Amino acid sequence: MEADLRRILLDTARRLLVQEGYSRLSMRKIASEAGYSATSLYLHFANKDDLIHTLVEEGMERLFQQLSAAPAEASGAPAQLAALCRAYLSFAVDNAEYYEIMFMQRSDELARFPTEKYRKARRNLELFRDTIADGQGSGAFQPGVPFVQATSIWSLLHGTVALHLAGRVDARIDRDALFASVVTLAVSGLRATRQLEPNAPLS
Amino acid sequence: MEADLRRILLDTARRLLVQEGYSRLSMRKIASEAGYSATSLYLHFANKDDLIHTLVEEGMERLFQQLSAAPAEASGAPAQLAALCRAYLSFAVDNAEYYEIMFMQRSDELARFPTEKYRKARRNLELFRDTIADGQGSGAFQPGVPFVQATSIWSLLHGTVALHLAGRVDARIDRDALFASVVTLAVSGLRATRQLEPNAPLS
Amino acid sequence: MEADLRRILLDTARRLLVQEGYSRLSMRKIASEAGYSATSLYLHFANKDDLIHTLVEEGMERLFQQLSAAPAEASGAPAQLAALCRAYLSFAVDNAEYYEIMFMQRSDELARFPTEKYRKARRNLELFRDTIADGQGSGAFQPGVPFVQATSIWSLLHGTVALHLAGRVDARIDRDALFASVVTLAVSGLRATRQLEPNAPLS
Amino acid sequence: MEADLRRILLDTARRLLVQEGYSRLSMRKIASEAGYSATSLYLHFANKDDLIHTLVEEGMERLFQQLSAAPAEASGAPAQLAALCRAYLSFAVDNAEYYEIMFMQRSDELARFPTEKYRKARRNLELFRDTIADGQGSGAFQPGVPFVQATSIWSLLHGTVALHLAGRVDARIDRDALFASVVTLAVSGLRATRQLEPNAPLS
DNA sequence: GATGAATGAGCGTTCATTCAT
DNA sequence: AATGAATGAACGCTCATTCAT
Repeated sequence: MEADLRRILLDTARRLLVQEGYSRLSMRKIASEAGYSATSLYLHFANKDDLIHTLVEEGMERLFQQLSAAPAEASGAPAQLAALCRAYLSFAVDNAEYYEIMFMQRSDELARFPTEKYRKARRNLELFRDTIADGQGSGAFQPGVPFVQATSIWSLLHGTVALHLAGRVDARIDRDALFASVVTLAVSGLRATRQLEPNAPLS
Repeated sequence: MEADLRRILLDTARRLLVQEGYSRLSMRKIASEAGYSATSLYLHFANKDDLIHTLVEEGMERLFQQLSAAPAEASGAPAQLAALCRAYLSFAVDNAEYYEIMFMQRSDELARFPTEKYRKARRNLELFRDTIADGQGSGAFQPGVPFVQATSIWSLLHGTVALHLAGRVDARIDRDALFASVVTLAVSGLRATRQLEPNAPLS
Repeated sequence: MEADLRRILLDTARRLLVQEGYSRLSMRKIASEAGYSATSLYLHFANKDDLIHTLVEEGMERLFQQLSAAPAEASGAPAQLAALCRAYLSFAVDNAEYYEIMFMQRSDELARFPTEKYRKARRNLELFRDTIADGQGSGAFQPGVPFVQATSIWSLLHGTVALHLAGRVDARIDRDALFASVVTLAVSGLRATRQLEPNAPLS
Repeated sequence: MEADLRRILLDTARRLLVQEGYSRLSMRKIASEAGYSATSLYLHFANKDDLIHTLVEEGMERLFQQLSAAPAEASGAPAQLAALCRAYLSFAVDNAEYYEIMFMQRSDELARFPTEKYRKARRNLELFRDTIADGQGSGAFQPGVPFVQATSIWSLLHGTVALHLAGRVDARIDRDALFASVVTLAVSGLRATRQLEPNAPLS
């Protein structure tokens, strides 16, 4: 039980995050849910922030793993971008609890995240940025500022996840259909295109 | 006087929402900030959820006003869609307090939102859907299921706003530049296109 | 019961201060001892510091009343100083609970006392200073810096009280005998004197 | 090693006492500051009171050393009394941490101090008493009950130290000037004197 | 219509101490 | 000799809400 309690507490916290949301997550609940006294938490975490930061860090690491692995299967920037998007959405759905504390809290609600850990968080966005820059280099994507475009894509993905996790998407919409539509939107939105003017000749 | 206090309390709540965020909004703070006793709140609202719901409803109404007015100035579905997107982003920035409670809380944090109010919320999404359907009819937009695509666009807009309001967008990115990029992404993502094969002649 | 609860709570706090000492004084204890919930305290005091400060201020005021009244009965600086000393000791014995929080806590344990209230605290020391200055003017007291000498006298009185309240004075010593000895020490210590050299002629 | 840890813990406790004050001294802090587990403390001390008592005893011993050495340098009871007073004040300033627990806690905060240790504490007061008795024998001091007078002097010294350590002496007063004034007060307060009637000739 | 009085539940956190190893 | 694991009790404080007036 000993050293594993740290792990148990983190997992309990994750479960509670999914079940009740961040705002109802309390140290006491984590402890009692895990079958321990509230005091025991403080043997493994300096305070609530410490526990939360640990979860955030773990989540960032996992997300990075999933995102890093994604583009390998695809060739060409558009396909790689699509793979990245799908990986992001999958991660969020499979790790809703991590996602909730990683991205769904106001930055001023959480205690300042230590700078070195913050760098890990940024790496994820950089994967998108680099893929977009690649695509621009090869002419597959429209010109633009890759970092800004990456942030736009992130916004799209985050919005999709956020509405989904908050239970705000119309029940008649199939989740996977929405996700597919979103990925398409992302890729076509960036693609180098030639507009089809309905009444104009093509060339 | 009665109706006035109700109004005062709602406005005070909005102000506090902007200043302190939802998690720090409390009934007693609203009351004391408004210069009334905590008890007085309960003369005008059954409970906290009731007050919040009222604000949500107001917000939905306002958003609907802004969105409805937007496409009028533009002609053609793509321009109208762009106008809708800009209106949505403007609303969110100008009414951060409404936005926060309208869309940024887990649906299970608040008591069930009354069904008839919920319908109002849906109208907003329908404005997007109808514009997209229009564009598909005129051939300006790719084929697809308009309601799903509208939800994708909403996700994009919501994600943009959510990351912005949560203070998670990289400080080096200018807000308006990001918003412009996002609107572009939305419109180009839906446009009927012909791909530019890098190595193929254009015509 | 209503408005008086504030008074009740202050009195309960004073009783607990005498019984258990400052270090064991808690908001919860005060409340439950008074027969109220802990929450009720906060209807009357912003926080613990506020309650403590209120007691300190009351004590300073009372002490000032007693000290101000004292010299009236006596004529001549030495007799007036003696009267001041006796009044100080009486106050401390009769108001041990006030004394404990007024003077027996490290200044950094208590929250910073508001400046305007602090002035009240200083007035008490000034009564001693002025009497000493008087005595020097009339030649009854040795020359010296009155404010420093007043602080010395205060030290003497405070030390007497502190050892007494802490229960550290030898049980065989009668309290009033000690007090008398202390007052004598204070007055003779300041008196303009001529030393009696045992083996030397007087003039 | 064993005896060493005991020593280390005592010294760590003293350091923390100086840094943070008695009320913030905790067993776990002592242990972790010393680099040991909290449990280890209980191998060397039965409980917190035991540790504190040990420090008190050490302090009493040290004070006795300093006081015993003091009068040797001086001749005549008044000079010896002055030397004792100066030694007391020096000890308190140089060993604030000892002083705080030796004399500045309510006797009922700590568990009953073992009787045999208590005797040591009394020896210190007896040094004052004996010097005063000497002075009375030689005619240098006023008649009086030496033990009571010694307690008065102790009160004066303790009060001076207590106000100083608690940070309650006016910042404009120089510490050494106050100490000098206090020593003067002690000695002149006991000296056999002849009053100087303001309007009477000196001889 | 408005209030003062009051509360139970809960929060994050610290404490001295015990027990098995 | 030393430790890691664990805890019950307590702390100051905030919250939404109720009730009698």
